[in-house]
Amino acid sequence: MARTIAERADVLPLLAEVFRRHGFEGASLARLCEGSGLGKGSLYHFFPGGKDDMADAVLAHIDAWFVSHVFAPLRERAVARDAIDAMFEAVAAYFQSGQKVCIVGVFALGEERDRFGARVQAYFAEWVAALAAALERDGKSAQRAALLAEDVVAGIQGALVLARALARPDVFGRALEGMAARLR
Amino acid sequence: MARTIAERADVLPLLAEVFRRHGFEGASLARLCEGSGLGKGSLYHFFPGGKDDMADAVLAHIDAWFVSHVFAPLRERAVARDAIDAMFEAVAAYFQSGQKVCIVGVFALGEERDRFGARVQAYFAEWVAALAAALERDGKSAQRAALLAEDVVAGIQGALVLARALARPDVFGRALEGMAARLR
DNA sequence: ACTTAACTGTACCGATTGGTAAACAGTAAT
DNA sequence: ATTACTGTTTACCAATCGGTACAGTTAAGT
Repeated sequence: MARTIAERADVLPLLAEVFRRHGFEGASLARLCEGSGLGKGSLYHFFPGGKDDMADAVLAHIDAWFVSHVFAPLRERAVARDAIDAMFEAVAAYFQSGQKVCIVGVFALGEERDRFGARVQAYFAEWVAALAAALERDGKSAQRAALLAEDVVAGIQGALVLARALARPDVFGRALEGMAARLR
Repeated sequence: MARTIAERADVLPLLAEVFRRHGFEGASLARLCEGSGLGKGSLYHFFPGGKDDMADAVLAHIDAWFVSHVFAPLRERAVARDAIDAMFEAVAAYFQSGQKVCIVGVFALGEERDRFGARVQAYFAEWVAALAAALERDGKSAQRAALLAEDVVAGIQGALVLARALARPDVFGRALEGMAARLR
């Protein structure tokens, strides 16, 4: 029998794509197998906990990406202004200018929030907190920074929903520009 | 056997609740039966097209509510300012101050967009257009009104996502206030 | 009282669901 | 050459999926 030398980390982006497109309930094992190119056996070899395990690993993987590419820079970069601009760029790239939807957002809306609620909550709470910290370093008052941060994180999620609903990805880019302007 | 004198219209809100909580894929017939209190037979009597038929009817029902309570007032009410304020109030009431999520938004994110894409798109396009019209009547330029309308409709959806993700419904109310202020 | 049509419960269908078990193949260290 | 470990395939499981068929029940019209 063939050996494809697959690693857990290699499979995660493929699984993520299936969860993003179909949500948790809609992501059947059949689709997950098809999307990852792996059989059920292999999938359960990597993720003994089944679907829940896969979804959890995908969420953790996404969270890790955002931590290193968005949250940490927001907190640590010397010039807060640059970190914020970089955030918008990273977000635009990650969501492919509004063509791809946020898995964490999808999970937040569904009832799977019960199973993954902690992960979902941590992701968004961390994002808001990191952005608020950057805004404070940029001169805003603590209160105003917190409000603006909530406003922008929500705005990004909403822009993804609207862009996808209208099938007009450009809506997303325009919304990002508006929000960036609001922070100046 | 009992006759519960159920009417199609009576069942729609109950079905809507199931779709809202579980999404389209997660809303199994068993759950729809349980949520509506009807057996499969009755459900298929009212909705011969099955799940698709139910979801379509639910979306149409929601759209009709928004047309009469939100979109039409935005377009027709004499004082545009009042219509906009009324919109925020109606939205806050409809989504129970952020405790309930937008079914149309949920459908927009899932792959069921293929089946219900037209309905979803019409709903959001109508909302944006109606709000933009009100903003124009309120003195904004056509271009600025269109931008602001997109911004607010997206903002509402995003606020629902964030409020639910953080399990902090108050985030929704605060976001609504912020948007209302931005329109003044 | 009798018919008619609207409604409802139950049993059933094939297909698919998430998940398990075991046989098997390749690699690497002993 | 043996062993042990990591992947992979395949077959299989009970439960549930969406959907159908139909006999039974009931309210309304006459």
